[in-house]
Amino acid sequence: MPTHNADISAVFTEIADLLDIQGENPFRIRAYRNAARTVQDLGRELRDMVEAGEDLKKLQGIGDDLAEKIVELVQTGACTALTKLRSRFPPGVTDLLRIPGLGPKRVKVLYGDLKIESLAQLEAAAREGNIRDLPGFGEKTEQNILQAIQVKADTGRRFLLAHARTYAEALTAYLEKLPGAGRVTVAGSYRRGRETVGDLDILVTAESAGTIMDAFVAYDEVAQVLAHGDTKSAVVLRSGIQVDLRVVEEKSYGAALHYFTGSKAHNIAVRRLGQQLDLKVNEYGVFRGEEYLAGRTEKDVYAAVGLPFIPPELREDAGEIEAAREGRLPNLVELKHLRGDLHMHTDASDGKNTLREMALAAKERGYKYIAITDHSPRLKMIGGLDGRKLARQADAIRELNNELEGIAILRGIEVDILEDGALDLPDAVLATLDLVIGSIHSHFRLPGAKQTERVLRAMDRPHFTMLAHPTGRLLLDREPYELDLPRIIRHAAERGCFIELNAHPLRLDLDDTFCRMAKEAGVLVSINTDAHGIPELDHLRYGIGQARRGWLEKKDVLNTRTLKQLRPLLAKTMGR
DNA sequence: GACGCATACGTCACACTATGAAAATAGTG
Repeated sequence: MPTHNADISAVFTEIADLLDIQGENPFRIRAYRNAARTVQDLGRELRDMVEAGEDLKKLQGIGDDLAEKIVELVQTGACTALTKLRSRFPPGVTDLLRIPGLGPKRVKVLYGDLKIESLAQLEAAAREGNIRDLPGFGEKTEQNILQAIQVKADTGRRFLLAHARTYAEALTAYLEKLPGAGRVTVAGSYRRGRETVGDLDILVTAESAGTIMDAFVAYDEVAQVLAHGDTKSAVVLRSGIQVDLRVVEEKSYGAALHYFTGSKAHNIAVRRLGQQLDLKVNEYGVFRGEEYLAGRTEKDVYAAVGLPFIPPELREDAGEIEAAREGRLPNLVELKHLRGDLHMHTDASDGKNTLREMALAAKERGYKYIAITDHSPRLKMIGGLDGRKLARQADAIRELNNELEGIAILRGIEVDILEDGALDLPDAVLATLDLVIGSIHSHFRLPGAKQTERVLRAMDRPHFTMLAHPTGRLLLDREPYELDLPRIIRHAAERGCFIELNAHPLRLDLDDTFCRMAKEAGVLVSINTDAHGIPELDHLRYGIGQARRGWLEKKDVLNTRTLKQLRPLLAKTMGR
């Protein structure tokens, strides 16, 4: 079993949790949590770095000790330090930390005084009323624990951004209608455009918070009220999503929006900048001593600490503060920059709409061009297109192009990359097209080296325009397949082909890290919907959000090009 | 435990609030 970064990150997190319960030095605990984050966001497999003999200590937050632990994990799959630490605790103890309201201190008491080692034992003890008399607990806490165990299956999970949007829009519409409510804004990871969100953070401006708060907790989708205070409240909706609400005055709107949008790491970095200037940055404004300096808009808040406005999608403390300070923030790509969509299906394979319907719908959305890219024969169940059917489709496209004004239809294919890296149609057939999209739809579980070779070989075929949904992941559902994506990106740069950012909200494949990597390697990214029906054409907005998180600018995105600019770029990948 | 530098040792990621216990703990971006 190869050790992935996610495994290493999980080990560091578990060590941190156990040290926390043990009451260790908080800075030592933080060092493990920092390292867990670094590893998680790395973008390349640590085991490859170890294999290549690279120096792990150059990574942020990894020193002698943690480098050694990583090497051990890669080579043996185990970590003796964790094993040793685990032996001092019963196995289920870290599960207790996942219960809202239970932190390290209380878990330590539960474990120390009542020998509670699992959620099952916790529930039993709570039912018998044994918890209320422990120091730091009470009757109310005991009830909350019971309730939390009941709803645990539903809460704490993450939601697709598109899924969360339906809840967010309904709730904001409700809040906007309340008397006294001013602006209503969804902040948090939702505003930053994360692929998935854990909760909704909503900000409302109002002179008086009380009525807003009362109406919020009375919203008819509320299943549970977690907190109901003067400036902040929190509920869980029936869908299981948690919603936090804060009410502030207009003069604090910008500061609160900044605070509530996060990320946490970004906020800390900004507040630190403030400290250096002898300023205090909080959700009410920017202050020097007691004196209010700024806070009405986010722009004002940034200006007070000497920065230009930073778009929400960049706020991850991933270099944006430095870039802002040095005046080299990217000018992020926007939806209006996109001129077309280069990946979609029709009813010739598994799409729901006809060629004509897709073309008209695209024209309606203002696109100047689309590519029709149905599946290749390998996908038999859905009737993939062979050479004969492709030729027939080409005729239909030619006719439609003659008929329709203002939109150009390009002839393409989404061709399967076979297990050995061959493409699922002969070169002679592919040569007749305007573009060739290659993708993997089988043999997901090949070992990483083989999977990578498979893709590299496909890219080297004479007709290959772009790699679609490069990692095959389905958010919250299917892990990416094993693939050395940095290597594939480098290869794409050499080969002169492109990489897709699949805009489907369930895929959003590439992720932000790899978008940045592609940009740095000079590989153009194509933001495509992969639509199988007209409504899915609107998914481009999610693709744009992801591209922005990946620091992409207009120039980094293939389908911001005009048709005239695009044609030669495509032709080159087709060996013309 | 990492980091930076006086290579030994002090510093390290902010600022705020709700809850429910009786001062602290947990949780938020």
